[in-house]
Amino acid sequence: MHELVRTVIHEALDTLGFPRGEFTVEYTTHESHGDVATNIAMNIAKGLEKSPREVAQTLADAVRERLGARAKSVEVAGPGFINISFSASFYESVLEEALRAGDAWGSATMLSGKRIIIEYANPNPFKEMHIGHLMGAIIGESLSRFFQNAGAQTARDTFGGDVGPHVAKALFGLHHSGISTPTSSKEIGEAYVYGSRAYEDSTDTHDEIDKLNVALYHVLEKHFVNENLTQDEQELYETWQAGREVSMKAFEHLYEMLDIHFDYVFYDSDTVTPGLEAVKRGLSENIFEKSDGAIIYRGEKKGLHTLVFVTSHGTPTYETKDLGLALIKEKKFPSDKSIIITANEQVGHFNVMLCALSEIEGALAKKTIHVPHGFMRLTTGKMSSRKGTVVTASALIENVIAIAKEKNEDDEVATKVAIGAIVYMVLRQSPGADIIFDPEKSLSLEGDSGPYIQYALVRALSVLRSAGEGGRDATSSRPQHQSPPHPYILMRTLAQFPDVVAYAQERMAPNFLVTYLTKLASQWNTFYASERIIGGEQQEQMLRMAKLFAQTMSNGMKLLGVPILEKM
RNA sequence: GCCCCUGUAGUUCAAUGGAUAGAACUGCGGACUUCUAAGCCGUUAAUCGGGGUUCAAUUCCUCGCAGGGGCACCA
Repeated sequence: MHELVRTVIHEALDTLGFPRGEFTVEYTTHESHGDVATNIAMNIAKGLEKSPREVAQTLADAVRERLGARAKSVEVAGPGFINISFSASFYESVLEEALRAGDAWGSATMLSGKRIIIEYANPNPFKEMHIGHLMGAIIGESLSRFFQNAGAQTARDTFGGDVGPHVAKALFGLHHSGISTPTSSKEIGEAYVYGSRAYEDSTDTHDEIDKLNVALYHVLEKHFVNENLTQDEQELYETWQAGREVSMKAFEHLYEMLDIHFDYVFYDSDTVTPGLEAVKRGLSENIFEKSDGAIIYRGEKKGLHTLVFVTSHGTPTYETKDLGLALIKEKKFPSDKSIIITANEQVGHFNVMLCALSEIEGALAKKTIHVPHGFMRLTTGKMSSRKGTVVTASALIENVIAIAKEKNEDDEVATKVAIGAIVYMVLRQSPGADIIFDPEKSLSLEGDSGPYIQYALVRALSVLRSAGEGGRDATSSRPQHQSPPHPYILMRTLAQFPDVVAYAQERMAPNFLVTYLTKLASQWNTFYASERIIGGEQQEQMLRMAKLFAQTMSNGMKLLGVPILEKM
């Protein structure tokens, strides 16, 4: 519809000899302002040396003529808005198309032919996945779905730090507890906490962990080139491998619950070699320089931070690994766009990394975008793995499942409700903003929430089910509204769906779809409460609305990753 | 100290430079007892402060104030 209005306005401007200025077409918030409104007249009036209302009037006439029967009214209002209302027959035709499209209703082609690789979640093996990763996972998955829906060929990848100080700490802890083959993420988590404390408590253990860190890099490098390992090295390697496996298994379980399926899983250990090579090359080209035995990138010359890429121990830092990762990803999945989603605390690092990359591989840096999201902040203070105040992803999910069970004992229902509630909580606000999360109050399962939209859909599906079962029972004596306004309001909102999806995708902001679906659900609930569907006077039309609503809602929920339920 | 982000009802969040700033929670009041009450209807309540740009600013610029994050060998 959006596109239709734009086209018609452009045509009208051309025939009237008006310039094609910038303008918006927006869905109105007040019914008195029509269905859509545009500000074109106000934008071009100055250049034409006419009053905005005068321009609007001329334009409105031309637009009305072009829209013909599709328009109910085209009016000039306020300072010079042109308000357009569509006719019921036009909505009918849009919705006819929607029903025909089915699951494809809302899909688009604006990204067809494009290849997009998108990195998200990024929990680190040897640590637990916490609610911050969960937030990234949810946002990343939804954005991937939006890109796919717009026709792009997408690849999902996640990147985990399986080497580095945090791993050394965990390995140190495991060694201390005499565990050579860890079997649960709990064991590893405890080992990590132990190692972290040891790292800070004494210089001896500090040095020992540092040595372990270097040793692990060394072992992995040897393994990478198929060199024989010593007995000790072999043991270290095996413990490391078992630990990584256990962590990844736990992550996969969570991804499964969220219906996330990665095409690629990259590890730090994969990126070390290509990363170090790139930095070495860059060093000879004076992109990097040596300082205090470390290799650094002088970000300050570009107004950024100066950061270490290779430590004086010769081990690569996160920056180098990310550099290597960028090169690997491009090799595995040559793309038109590479998107990396992380929490916003990493903005500084990515600015530096991308700046360095632009000097090494300009084209690659240009198409790489870092999309930061906000923090999951606790009302009880900052999460700290040392203090044991980290809220893990699985703990959160279990918690919400328990609350959902108070209403419905069924495991599957409770799980889907919980996932829906969490996904909704994350996606309902603009992606850059922090989420203030109160672990005590947990999160809402009513009102503006995941279950609210799930429930609305459940009711619609239930109605459709009963209707399908030949449920044309007794005709109701219930009085009908004289001219029911609800179907029309619902119809109007339903027709906006593709535009909302496109808008959210362009801005990489699923919250626009969340807001829309919530409004849609609310209108459906109002409709449901006030209209008799089965057995009503206009059963056919009402059932059609139910079907359309169900189709639109489920298409939308799929884009967000909110699970669809048949019953609840 | 330097850099980045954020300040909207009591609370948690929306809003494409546009018209009357939109929800939810909480509070209070209500309806139906018929397709699922995790629902429906009603009601009170907000743009941090000062300047500026604009026909029009919650939105852009600037100066404050407040909060969060980042600033060399962590990821």
